[in-house]
Amino acid sequence: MAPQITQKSSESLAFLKSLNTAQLQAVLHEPTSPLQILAGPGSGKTKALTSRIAHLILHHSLPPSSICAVTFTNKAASEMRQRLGVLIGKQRTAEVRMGTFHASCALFLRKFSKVVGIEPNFTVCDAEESKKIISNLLKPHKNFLASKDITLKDGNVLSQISRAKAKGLDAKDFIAQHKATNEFDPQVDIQRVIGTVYEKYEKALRRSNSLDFDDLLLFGVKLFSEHPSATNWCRHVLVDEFQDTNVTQYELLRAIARPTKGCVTIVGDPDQSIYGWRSAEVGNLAKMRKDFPGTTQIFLEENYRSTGSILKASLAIVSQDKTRIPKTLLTSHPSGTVPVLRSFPSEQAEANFIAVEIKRLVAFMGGMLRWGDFAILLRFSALSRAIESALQKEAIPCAVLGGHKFFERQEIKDILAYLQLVDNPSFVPALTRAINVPSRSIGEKSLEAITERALKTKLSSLEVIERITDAKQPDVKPAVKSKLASFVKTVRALRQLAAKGASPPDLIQRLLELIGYEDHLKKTQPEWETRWENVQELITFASEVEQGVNLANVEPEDSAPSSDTPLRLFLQASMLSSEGDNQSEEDSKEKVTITTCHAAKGLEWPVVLIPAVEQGTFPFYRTEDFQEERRLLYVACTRAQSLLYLSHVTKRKVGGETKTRDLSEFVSAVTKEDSNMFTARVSQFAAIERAVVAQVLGRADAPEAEVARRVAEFRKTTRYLAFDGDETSQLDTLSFPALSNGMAPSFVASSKIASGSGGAPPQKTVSLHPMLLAAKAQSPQILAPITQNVASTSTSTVGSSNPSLKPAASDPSLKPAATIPTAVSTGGVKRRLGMGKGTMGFPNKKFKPPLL
DNA sequence: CTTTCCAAGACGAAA
DNA sequence: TCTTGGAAAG
Repeated sequence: MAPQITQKSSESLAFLKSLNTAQLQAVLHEPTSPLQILAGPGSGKTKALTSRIAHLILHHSLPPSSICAVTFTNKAASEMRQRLGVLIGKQRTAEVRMGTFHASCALFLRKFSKVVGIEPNFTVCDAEESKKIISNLLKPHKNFLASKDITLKDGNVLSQISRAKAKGLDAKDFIAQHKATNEFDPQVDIQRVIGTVYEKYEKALRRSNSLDFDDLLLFGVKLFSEHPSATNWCRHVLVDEFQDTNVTQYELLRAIARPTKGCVTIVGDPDQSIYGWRSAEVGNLAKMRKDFPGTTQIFLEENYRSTGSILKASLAIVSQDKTRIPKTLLTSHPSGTVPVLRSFPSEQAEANFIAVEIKRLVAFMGGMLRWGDFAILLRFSALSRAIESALQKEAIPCAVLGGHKFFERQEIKDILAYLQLVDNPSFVPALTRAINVPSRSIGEKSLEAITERALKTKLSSLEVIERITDAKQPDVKPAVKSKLASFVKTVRALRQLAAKGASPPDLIQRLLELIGYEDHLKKTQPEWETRWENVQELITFASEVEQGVNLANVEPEDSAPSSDTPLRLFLQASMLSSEGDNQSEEDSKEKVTITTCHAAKGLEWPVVLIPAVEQGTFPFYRTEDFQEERRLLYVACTRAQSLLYLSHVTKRKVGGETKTRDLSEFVSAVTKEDSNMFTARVSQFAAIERAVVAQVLGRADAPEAEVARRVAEFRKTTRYLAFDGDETSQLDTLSFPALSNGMAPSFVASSKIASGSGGAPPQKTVSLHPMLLAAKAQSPQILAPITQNVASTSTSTVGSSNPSLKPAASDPSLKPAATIPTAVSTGGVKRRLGMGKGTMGFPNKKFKPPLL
């Protein structure tokens, strides 16, 4: 493969010009010396990574196929692929070995399966199937555990086994590690049971010719370390989100990187490590520096994503962690609108606020923002209920990511089970599922009898079934032969088709006919229409995989013939992809995103709203790592580009009973120190503020007339009091036309204001002219830093060490409205900008903010 | 032996 | 809201 790389490098390296100093340094860093890029949120790490790859190829003449880039999600991989394509072209990009840890391992394991003692047609066993296996293995221990008064859930056992695997401990290691020290400790019994189950679980997987997610990595390590020639192609390894790697993944990196002799580049940010619960080891950063002598660290500290005030608040949250290594982030943007923090009496009130506020923002931004610009980030998906219905009530389209994932839906798994069985007859979980779809009246007992026979005859369960229906073997106790005729017929028909090379979409179509799946859904599922649509969606997915540039490119040196059939590729893609990966782009632009904070990592939105920022939820009450919860909130906050909203409720229904809730200590600790970090007051978005939003997003500001039109429309159509009876919400106050008409001060009657700490006195009466309120609560923080930026450098520091923002913050006249006595001087505001008259206390329209 | 139906209980984050 | 488990019906 002669790389035709020697071209006008001056032209192809033009992309270097768009990098900042630190990024450039990272890109140009000597390829042979190990590199850690420590990149804060929004600091252009993907840009640095892709540029480095491009530079390795264009300048250092590395063949694209000698570069291995690993990410955690398919989404991250495809984004990287897309951006690299811009730099070096689609052709060469396709040759770069890019993918998730799991997919990359699977790729090689298919080729070298025999080396590690598995068959090339192994099936990836997902968590749900693993859980079922474990649940079965746990049954014999039920009585014993019950006698000791211990309840052991299958999920718990699975996660403990998974943790062991993530650390590279096999069943023997696990048992040895939990050798009894105290015979009377119930923990000993538990660990002993888990140890046995672990052993049996492994055996079950091997018998099923199957690897679970952890196995993909473990067998990958095994392959690469025992068969180093499998990595001969490798000249450089790059790892994204390194702070979330576990021990096994780190070993994998080391194994793959062996032939490169230290040509390793990783990108990470300890502040964004949020996967400790699935065994991520931040310590891998230090470990790498030890294992790869001479590792250089480069820090990307300039944030291009968020406004100054969002960054400032986010940093204030994360830096409460005293064990954290202090770091700063610089913003290239103006301070912008102060993040909003609000309190509500109920989930419904909170959800309503979010819905109406989204509508209001769309109106006040004159159409500059669309539904797709909003994200609601949740601590866990169950919180979406109230929010979804509130959005629905306001006719706001939304897409809930996470929650029940596409490939975990039963209708999808039904179909996949048949296909898995066709590809891998030994895969028991698929058999168990498919055998009763549609119902063939095969129960637990019958299956048990079949399994028993299979074990005795050393055949797979499926073979036993086939032999019974062929009358080559006697029937089992609960007669099964007649019941399974149609099942065997179906599997055989598909097997034949697949052998002839039928495409996955065709196979699915045929399967649906053979088992009459549509009718089956109609009969058994109340929501059969949606489910049937999902099946169609699966066919679409299958055809996409089929055409999809087969990224699994040829293996030039290692002549192992690829055993990948189209069916196998499709099945693997199904098991290793997640929901977000295949949802269409246009679709998501028109919908508000609702997702978990975890799933939001690596993404950004113009407006981010985070509800339920409460004790018990955030930090989650059962968390094992308190600081990780804090970092999670930091990650969530730093997804926001222009506007950030945090909210919490004082009462939440948990399992039937209503419990009182306090504001999250992560936030109350911040507001206690600096009450201006957040405001309870939603912004009116005068021209200058809108301009900042436009600037940060790199969009054209909306025409004033359009804004006016939409705002008027919004006021006409939205009933503010949908909120909450007595609480004349501040939103109402600010949005009412009365405000701009200069209504009497008494208009602002009483408002509950969620500033300060969570347990603050809930109500204060404010009697202040709304105009002053609006101006005071907003402009200083918005405007002061802008003038500051102009005066000083083009970049303002937002770290806690930064004194430049302090004066504004400590200005007594700038305290939140609720705590201010009646008489207030507006001098501070006027001095800075000169207020236009009659424009709500904001500068007149002609004023152009000094943008950077 | 299997299926169906109904009440009670739960509810963390993911490849 | 969805899952789970037990009891009765098929």
